Amino acid sequence: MSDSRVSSVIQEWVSSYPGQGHGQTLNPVSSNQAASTNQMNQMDMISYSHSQGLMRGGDDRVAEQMMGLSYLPYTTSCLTNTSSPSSTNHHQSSTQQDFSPFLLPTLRAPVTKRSISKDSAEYRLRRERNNIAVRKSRDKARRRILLTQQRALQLQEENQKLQMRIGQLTQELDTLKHILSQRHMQGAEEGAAGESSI
Amino acid sequence: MSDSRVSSVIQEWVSSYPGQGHGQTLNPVSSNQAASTNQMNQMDMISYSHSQGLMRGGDDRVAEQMMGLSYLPYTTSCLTNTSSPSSTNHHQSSTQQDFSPFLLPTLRAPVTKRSISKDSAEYRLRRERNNIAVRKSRDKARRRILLTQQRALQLQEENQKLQMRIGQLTQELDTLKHILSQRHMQGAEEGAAGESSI
DNA sequence: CTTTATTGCGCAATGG
DNA sequence: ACCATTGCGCAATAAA
Repeated sequence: MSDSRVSSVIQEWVSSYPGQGHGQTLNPVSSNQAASTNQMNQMDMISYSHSQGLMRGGDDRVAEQMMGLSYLPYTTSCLTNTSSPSSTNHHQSSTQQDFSPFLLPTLRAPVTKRSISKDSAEYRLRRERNNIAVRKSRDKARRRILLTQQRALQLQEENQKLQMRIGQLTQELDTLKHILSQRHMQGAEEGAAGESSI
Repeated sequence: MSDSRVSSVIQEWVSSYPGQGHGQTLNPVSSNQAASTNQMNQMDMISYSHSQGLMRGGDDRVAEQMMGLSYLPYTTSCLTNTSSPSSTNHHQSSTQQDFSPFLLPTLRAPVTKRSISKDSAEYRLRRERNNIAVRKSRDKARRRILLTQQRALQLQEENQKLQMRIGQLTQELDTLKHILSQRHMQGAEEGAAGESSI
């Protein structure tokens, strides 16, 4: 019973890793932007020192993103927050410069990417779809992780069984070898005896 | 080389699961909370059906960061958004009565949990600390997942090797058994011959 | 009680 | 255009 289940689990596990998927992209370097919709107006903008030595972007508040590298400008987002006045543009401090004019068009920042109001039905529709996709993706990830753990445990058990089997076989082999050596010596003695007696 | 690495990896992997930590809590069933309160008026409240057939908890729960989702009730915790008109004091609505005098201190409900303004330095401090904790926790989770995957792969390899070893031992055993049976028959013949010749 | 650790969620950027 | 992934911050809650 356990064997059959093991197989199925491994089966699932294997299917969970089609092509290893992505490359993880350690540093997306996204932009950020003031997400502030509706209310939520002003707010802090507090310094956010990021206590630890982590020099993360830590822009707190809404926009987040920017992943580990907050120091990247970009200011993407072309969302026109019709109602929200508090569009705080996170840090973007003095060190920030506008290199867009020096970048090739293909590398240029979003520029006029077509503003989308957060109030628009389209925006909400997109957001909702993405939220659904996110839930789906995370469920998938959770299942995959679970399968991997189960797989590891099952492989561990299987390993123990195999080790035991190897132990048995080795012992049996030693026994037979011993017997054979005995027979060999015995046969030699008998052979010698036989020859001498002839 | 691989063996030593396997050991170390498994070592790490094991340490990644101290006490299994949490219980995973598949269905937190958070306070969901009274959708009844507050406005929550118009707006979508889109089905969220979770297209897939996944009957997730879908608590939608807390109004997210109030962000663009105003359609969510709850209106977050008891944070006093000084300027934000939507600072609805989540549950604790009219039906709320003060049972505190009747409850044991240890069992008391949230009650006046002490309002904290989002503008307050304390709020930002707490948020920042939590954000750091979250990053830390997620890094940890990522590492654990990675270790589990590596462990699974290594166990798989080890399994193959063990299977091969078993195959070798089995074959060797068969060979010896065969030889022994030959010797046995030979010995029987010799024995019979010897006895008859005496 | 406070503080940290986990977890689910939505957002936004990005990969495919 | 679409969905899939992923890092992030928020808030609730579990665990110290």
